[in-house]
Amino acid sequence: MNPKLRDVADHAGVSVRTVSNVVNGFRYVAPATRERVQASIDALGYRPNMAARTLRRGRTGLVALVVPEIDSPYFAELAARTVRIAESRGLTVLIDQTDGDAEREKELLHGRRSQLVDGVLFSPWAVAPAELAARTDTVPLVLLGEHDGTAGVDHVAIDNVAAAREATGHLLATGRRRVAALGIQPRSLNATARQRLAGYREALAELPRLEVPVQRLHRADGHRAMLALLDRAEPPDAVFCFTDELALGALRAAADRGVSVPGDLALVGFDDIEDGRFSVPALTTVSPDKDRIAELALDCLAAEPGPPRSIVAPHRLVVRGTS
Amino acid sequence: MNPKLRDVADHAGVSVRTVSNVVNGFRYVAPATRERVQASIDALGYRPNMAARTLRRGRTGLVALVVPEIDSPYFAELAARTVRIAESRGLTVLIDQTDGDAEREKELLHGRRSQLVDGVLFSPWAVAPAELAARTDTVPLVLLGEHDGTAGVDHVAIDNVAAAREATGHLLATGRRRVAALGIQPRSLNATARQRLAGYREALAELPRLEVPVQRLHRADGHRAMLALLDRAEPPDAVFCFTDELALGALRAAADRGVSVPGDLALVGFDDIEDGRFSVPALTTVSPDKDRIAELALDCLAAEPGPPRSIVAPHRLVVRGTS
DNA sequence: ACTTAAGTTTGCAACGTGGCATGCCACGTT
DNA sequence: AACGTGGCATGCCACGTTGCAAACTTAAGT
Repeated sequence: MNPKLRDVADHAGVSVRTVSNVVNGFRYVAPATRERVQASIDALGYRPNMAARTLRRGRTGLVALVVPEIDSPYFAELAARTVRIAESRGLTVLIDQTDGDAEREKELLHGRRSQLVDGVLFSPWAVAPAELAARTDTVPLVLLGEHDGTAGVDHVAIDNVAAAREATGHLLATGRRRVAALGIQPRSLNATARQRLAGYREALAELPRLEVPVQRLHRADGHRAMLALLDRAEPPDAVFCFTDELALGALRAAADRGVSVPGDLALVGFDDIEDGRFSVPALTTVSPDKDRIAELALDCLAAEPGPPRSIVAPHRLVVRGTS
Repeated sequence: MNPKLRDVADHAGVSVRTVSNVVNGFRYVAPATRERVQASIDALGYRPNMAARTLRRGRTGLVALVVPEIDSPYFAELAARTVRIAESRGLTVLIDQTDGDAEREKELLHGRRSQLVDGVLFSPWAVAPAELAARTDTVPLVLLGEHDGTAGVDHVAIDNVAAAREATGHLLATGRRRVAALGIQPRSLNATARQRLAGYREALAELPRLEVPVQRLHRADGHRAMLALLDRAEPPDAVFCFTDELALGALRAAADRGVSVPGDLALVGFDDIEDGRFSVPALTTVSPDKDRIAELALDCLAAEPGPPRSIVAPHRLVVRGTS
């Protein structure tokens, strides 16, 4: 059995309460006492029991990060940053994967983790706004990424409409005229995809649109969709992809068909994942400030409850070799 | 305040103990009582308090996954699988990042999480074998990846020597003769890198070796090292990279220098990460069975304590476009 | 010398749950 | 009628910690 406060107290010849005071850095402990107690702690290898501490304090020090897939590079990079920043604030991150499944998202929204974590960072995919609004669980929640704004919930996101407009505008500025948008989510309530589509449309103005749906946002989807696009009678001369993964799949499709990038086809991605910096050619992309997103989201969790906040994180367009 | 057993008990007109029996599916509860209690649970939205339950039961249902970097694709993919499998077993995964820092690894080995988790899945990077052996913490530990075997600890890994031998052998079988190994860790105690080097040497037998050290195993390191290799008077005609990330960086370097892959240069990676399937050309690689690794590791945690187990997970060589 | 304040240590109680032992009841068996 | 059995419900207690308030000690101010 692990040593407990009682054991340390006996060993040091003080009360349990005093040991607790030492452990918690309470101000009024005589230096000599503190030293003696600390020696006993070290000697016995005492470690506070988290369960008892949590039960008593009412806080766990845990934060749940809910994402569709932790192995999707964007989420992996976001998770890495979240874990680091959380640690610097004394928090520990626990990962939940939804696989984009609405049921699972619902479960997590409605308190699957409620007694286990102090807060939830939620990256929604398929969940309906009504579910968000109907939430009864009281654990602080911050949405990552865009949502439709109808549910009164804190959220942190970049300006997806502006970013998509810039990305598309950049393609137009390089002289492209048949610019496709790749990444539409046909049956999904996914708000992020809708916002990026809106930005694309704004930038195109009167130019003809070409909006390509995909099932998911992986490389394989981008690959498949791009092959189909290149097989058309009049293929696009540029594609704005809603994620870097789609863009990398598309890039691969161009190579398969012998289409030169950026000569015959320009590509812009979204997310600025590490792979895009080393693809051939390197991927032009919208880079969301992931560190800032993680920071702002954790700030938001820590903040006093109040009216729902809507926080905009910075982003920038990074022009590389595919455009 | 969240409702507790007491509140449900009052609402249903039974004792606290009976509610507890219902929650835990105890056998001897009259169907009518069970139904009534369940109704109260639903009505009040009762959720068991994890802290209290943990304190009483002595188990948390949490498992720590300790990796150098969660945003390194191999670890992200491993984490995704671990989280899924853990969930199917009623466990929740909590992520710790060490950034390959020996101090941090040491901390985690010596009980930083001891009172918080039921077990630790540890992917060591820089920690000394002596630290493993000197561990006093009693939380079950399973090492992921190779170690030197001197510390009596459970571990799950593929046969890195054999895998490296196969990879190098494959390059030789395609007629390459100047085969470099990329990924040596100069000052590190990293056992995995040493095993892969051993396999490389075995395969080469009497052929001349070319062993290239790198600081870390990222794309940028592979890129830099490959550029240097290509600048040599007599560059290699094949490179066995210790990770796919290194290989992808090398691939990019080849493109930068106008070297044809696989014509002038063959590449083999290690890990079978998603990006490698969509690079141009697609990456030949050693594919460890990540699902199996995660399963075996969790099995190992759940198993009765006993003599240290050394479990070998399957792998296979996947030949694609770079060789 | 007397009061006040600041520093230091302590005991008690409670956080919400589940293990244990026990009690109660109805029913069937000896 | 006494007994045993199995189904069901309950009260008490402990898990290890910290908040609270009180007690005691020493130093400083009047």
